[in-house]
Amino acid sequence: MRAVASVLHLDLDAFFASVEQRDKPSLRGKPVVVGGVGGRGVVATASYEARQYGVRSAMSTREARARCPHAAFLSGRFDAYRETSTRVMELLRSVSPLVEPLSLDEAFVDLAQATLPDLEVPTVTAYAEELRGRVREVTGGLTASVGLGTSKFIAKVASELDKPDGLTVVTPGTERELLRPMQVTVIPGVGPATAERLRRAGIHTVEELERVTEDELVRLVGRAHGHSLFQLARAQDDRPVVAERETKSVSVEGTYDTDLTDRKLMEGLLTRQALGVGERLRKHGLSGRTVSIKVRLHDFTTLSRSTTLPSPTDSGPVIGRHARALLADLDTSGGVRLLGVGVSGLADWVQEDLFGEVEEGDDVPDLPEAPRSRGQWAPGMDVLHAELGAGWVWGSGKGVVTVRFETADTPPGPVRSFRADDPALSARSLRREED
DNA sequence: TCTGGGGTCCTAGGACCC
DNA sequence: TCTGGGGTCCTAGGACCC
Repeated sequence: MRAVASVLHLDLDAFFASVEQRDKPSLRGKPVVVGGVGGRGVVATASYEARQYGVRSAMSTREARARCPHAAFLSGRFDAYRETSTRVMELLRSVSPLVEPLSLDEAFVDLAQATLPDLEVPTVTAYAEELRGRVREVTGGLTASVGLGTSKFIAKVASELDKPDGLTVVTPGTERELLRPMQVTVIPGVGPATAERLRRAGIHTVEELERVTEDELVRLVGRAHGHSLFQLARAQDDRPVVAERETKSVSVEGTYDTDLTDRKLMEGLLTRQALGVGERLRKHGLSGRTVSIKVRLHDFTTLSRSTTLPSPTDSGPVIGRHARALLADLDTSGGVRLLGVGVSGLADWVQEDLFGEVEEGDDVPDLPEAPRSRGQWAPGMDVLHAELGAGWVWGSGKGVVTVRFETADTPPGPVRSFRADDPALSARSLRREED
């Protein structure tokens, strides 16, 4: 926690719905609901007009329709949202290099990295007010709520206090008295499950939470969570504003209007999702070793299965093959409402395509070193990677390629070496070997 | 006919290594 | 005859966030 209120949190008001109202004048002043419009959709954003009827984010679209039948229900135009968001983030980055986007419509800005004469309350207040005006300009009239405080936690709480189109600065030193009367759910990380546990322990407000020892909190909600709860209850928050965050996983999932029972259809859907995951991995120059599937059954129980490959992949067909194999082990006879595929354990080097690189007579291309993972690599081999159909190529020194087939279905085969110009070393012949 | 999609982080147990 | 301890990796599930 800082001595000055130099952390800014900005939140675009009812963002998706506001973009729709901006672009379609006929929607202005009217209830607008953006979200899933199918039978199992939920509300992503409701305009303030729709909120008057009790429509809320995460509510099922069915219920939203019941509460506000005359609202405009829209499935959303994410390209437009992304474009508007980019303009806002660029504006923020022109203010301070330290901008941490939390989503399309929210970001932290570290004003300690901005060029301000000082960080006293009157100065940052005037600056934030000016910034809100500039947001309105670059977005074509969208409003933002802004909070300023001595930490991320306080800035975020502050931005909630005067919504929409408001600005709140929490004066340094007044944080704890601000928090004390609030419900524990104001603390990030306290959702329904944690709130219920605390409630059963007689803890409803931050003030009550403050009186609980750290050991007791750890007993109630676990080590990491208990520790952070203890700190945040006292407004102790030293989390820095972080501009760049590495992607940890990439996934695609879908909920279907009617439960799926046909395995062939499920496999086809998983395959299509896997191709989407591969495409996005390649677009971002990523590849990953762990392929996961997610299956939500008719009764909403959610299963996940994963497998870790010896080497990273960004190939849709490979991801799809592993995804289908993972599905094969699950009983889906009762029907499936959601299927998903993801890849995690991401490496930030770009997967080379050995098929595309190695032609007859070509030298083995220099490939980047794979991330080492102890115990994964055959001893004595130079480490590399390159995915090959259903198996893997392990490369060694220049001019020689070492191949070992190892798939989800078969135990590791023998290690075999080929000269780089060996005609056997073509995509097709290697595929035959695999068979 | 309740309950999205894309993420992050944590926990807990077992395998395995030293 | 009794039975380490720490560290890392992997898997499955759950809570949470926007």
